[in-house]
Amino acid sequence: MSDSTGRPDRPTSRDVARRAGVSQATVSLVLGDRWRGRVSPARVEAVRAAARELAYRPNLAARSLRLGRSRTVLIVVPALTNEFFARVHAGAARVAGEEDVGLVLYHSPEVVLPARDPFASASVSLAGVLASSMAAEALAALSGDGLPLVMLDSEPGRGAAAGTVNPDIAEAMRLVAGHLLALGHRRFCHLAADVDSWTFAVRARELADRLAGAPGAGLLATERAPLTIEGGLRAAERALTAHTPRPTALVCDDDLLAAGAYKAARRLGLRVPEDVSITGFDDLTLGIALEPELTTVRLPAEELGATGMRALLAALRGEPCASAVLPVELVPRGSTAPPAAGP
Amino acid sequence: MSDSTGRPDRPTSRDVARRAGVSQATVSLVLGDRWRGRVSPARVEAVRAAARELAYRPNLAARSLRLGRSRTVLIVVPALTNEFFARVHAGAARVAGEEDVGLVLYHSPEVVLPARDPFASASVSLAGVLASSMAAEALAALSGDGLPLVMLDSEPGRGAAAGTVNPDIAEAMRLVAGHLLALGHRRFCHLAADVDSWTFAVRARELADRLAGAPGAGLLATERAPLTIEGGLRAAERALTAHTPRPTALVCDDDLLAAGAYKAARRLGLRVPEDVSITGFDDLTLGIALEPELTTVRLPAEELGATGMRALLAALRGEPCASAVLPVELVPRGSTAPPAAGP
DNA sequence: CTCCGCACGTGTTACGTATAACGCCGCTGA
DNA sequence: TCAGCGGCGTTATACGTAACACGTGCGGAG
Repeated sequence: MSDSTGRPDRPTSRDVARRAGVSQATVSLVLGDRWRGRVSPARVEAVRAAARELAYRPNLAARSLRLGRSRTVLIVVPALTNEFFARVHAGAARVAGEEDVGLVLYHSPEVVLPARDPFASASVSLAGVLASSMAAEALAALSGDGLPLVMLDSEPGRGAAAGTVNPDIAEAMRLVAGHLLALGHRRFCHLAADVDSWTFAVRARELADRLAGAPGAGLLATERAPLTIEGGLRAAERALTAHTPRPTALVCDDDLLAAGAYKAARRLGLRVPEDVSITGFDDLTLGIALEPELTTVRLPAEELGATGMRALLAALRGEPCASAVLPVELVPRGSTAPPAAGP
Repeated sequence: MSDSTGRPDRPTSRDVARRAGVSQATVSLVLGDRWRGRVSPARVEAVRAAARELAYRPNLAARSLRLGRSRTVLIVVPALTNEFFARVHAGAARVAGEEDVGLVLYHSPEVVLPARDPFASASVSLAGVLASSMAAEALAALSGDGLPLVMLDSEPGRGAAAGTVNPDIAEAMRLVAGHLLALGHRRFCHLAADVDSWTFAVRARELADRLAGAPGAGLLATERAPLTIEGGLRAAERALTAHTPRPTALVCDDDLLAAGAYKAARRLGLRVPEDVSITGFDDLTLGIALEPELTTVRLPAEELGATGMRALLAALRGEPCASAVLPVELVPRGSTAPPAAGP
C-alpha cells in the first residue's frame, strides 16, 4: 500500500453493511440518522450493532467530498499566547463541540509568512471563517473566497462579512473614564497599543471624548507601546516623567501594559494607587497577580468566541447576517484610588 | 444545489485542464510537481498559468480520499488558556506550517465531555497525533486507533507511543533545589500541582531526593493545590503558618502557584525574598510582572511542540521512533535570596 | 380484478484527485 | 526495414460516502 505505516485499513460503511446484511445505502441512512420511515427498526438496530462491533468511524474526507461542504470552520486569531485570544478560541471551540462542527485554527505567527495560505494550512475544505480583525495580514488572503465570514472585534459594516461580533468597547472605555473621573482624577495619560486595529482606535477616541467632556480634565499624552510588559514599562516611564504636574491616572489599553506601568511606577518611587492610579483592559489572569490587584474592565472573551461561532453557524444555515455587541463590566480593584491632594 | 449559500463552485483540476488544453492527469502531475520527464516544459508553464488565472486550489477532501491519508495532525493539550500549552502549540504550529502539514487542535475543556470524540471533532482524517500527557482523559479515546502518536511531557517507554519528547524536568528541579541550597536554605515547602501527571510526580521525587541528600535540609511539607493563583495562595498560607520555624523557601510547581505564594506572603506580612524565597516553574509572562520578578526555570515550551511535531513527522515517514529530552534553564531573578539569619 | 400509494430497501452514480496502464511518435541500431 | 525505446500524454479507475431514482410486495379503494 501507499501507506508505509502498514496501519490496518479502517472499516468502511460497506463492511458494516456486509456484516449487518444490508446495503451500503442503508448503512448511510441509519448512521446519518435519517432512516425514519425508510428503514425498519429491526434493521436499524442491526446496523448500529454492526457499526459498534467494527468500531466503524465514517471517513470524513469522503463525506466532505461527497457533500461538497464540510462542517469545519476556520478561526483566525493573532496569537494564542495572548490569553485574550486563547479565551476567544476556547469559547468558539465549546460551541463548535456542541454543534458538532470541526474547528481549525490559524494564528498568524509573530514572523508573518505571507506565502503561507491559511486555507492550505487548514488541510481541509472549509465551511466558514471566524476571524479577529487583529489578524489583518492573514485576512487579506481570505478575500475573494466567498466563504461566510464573521468578524470579531471589527468595525461593523465593513467588508463582506456575514456578521460582526464585538464587545462594547466604547462602553468599556466609558466605564474606565467614568470611574477615574468620579474618583477625582483630572490629569490622564493613555498607554495605547501600538497596533493598527479598529478596537484600539475606538478606545483612543472614546477616552479623548470623555475627558474632553469633563471640566478641568485633560489627556496629557498618548504613549504608544508594543503589547508587552516591557512596552508598557517604557511607555509609562515616558508618561510619568514627561509632564509636570504628573498625570495621576494611567489608562492602559491592555493588562500587559498596565503590568509594565506598575514596574515603571515602582522604579520612579511612586506608589500605586496612592501616587498614580492604573487601569487595565481585558481582565487577564495577570491582573490579580499584581500588587495591588489591577482595576480593569472585563471583556467577555469566551462569549465573544461563542457568539461569533453561533453567528457563523447561523450564516451557514442561510439565515440573514446578524451583528452583536456584548456587554462589558468594570472590575474595580486596588489599583485605583482618589488622587493625592493637590501639589 | 445542496449548498444553500449559493457560493460559486470552485474550479477543479479539470477546469484547469480544459483551459490549458491538456488532460486532468497532466494537471495533477504538474501541480503535484512530479512532472519531470513526463511533461514538456511548455505545457508545464501553460498549466501553471491556467491554474493561476482560475485561482485554482485543490480540493483537500478529494486528495485525502484518494491518498487514503491526510497531511493533518491532531494535537491534544489540556487547555490553551494555559500559556505554557499555548506556547507548545505555537511551536508545533510553526513546524507544521514549514512542513506543509495541517494541524488540528483538541483541547480538553474544563468540563470534560466524555461523549465527544477528538477524532470526530477534527472533522478530518488524521495522519498522527501529538499529545500532552496532561490531557489524560482525552487520550483514553485515542487508544486502539493505530495512529502514530508522540507524547509530550510523558514517561518514556509507556504506551504505544511512537516517541516521547520531554523537557528535562528532573534537571530543572535539580537546578531549583541546587540554587536554593547554595543560597543557604534548609527549610523547604513544596507547592505541588494538584494534577495527576508524570511531570509533577518527577518534580516531587526529584525535590525530595535533592533535599534528602543535603545535610541539615528538609522538606517540611508538600501542599497540593489546583493550578491557579488562588490555589497557590491557599497552599502557601498553609505552608507558611503550619510550621515553626517557618520554611524559608517555597518551591512551586508552576508560576501561577508562585504568584499565589506572593500574595500569601504579603498577607502574612512577609517580604519576598528577605523573609521567604519563592521559585516558580515554566517562565510564564506573569513572572516578570511580579514584584520582585520571579526566579523560575524556563521550560522550552515552543521547542517542545516543535520537536514533538518533527518527531511525529519522522514517524509518519516510517523512521524509527525517537525520544528527546530538551534542556532547561534556571532564570534567577529577584524572588530568591539567602535566608534571614537564624531565628 | 386492477391500480394507486405506501413501507422498505437496493443499485447506481458523482464528488475531485492521484496514479497505473496504456498509446503514439520519432529516433536508433541491426 | 523494422523492432525497440524513451519522451509525452491520455484514458480509465478507485478511494468512501450520500442521495437520487428505482424496484418490490402489500393493502385498500375503485
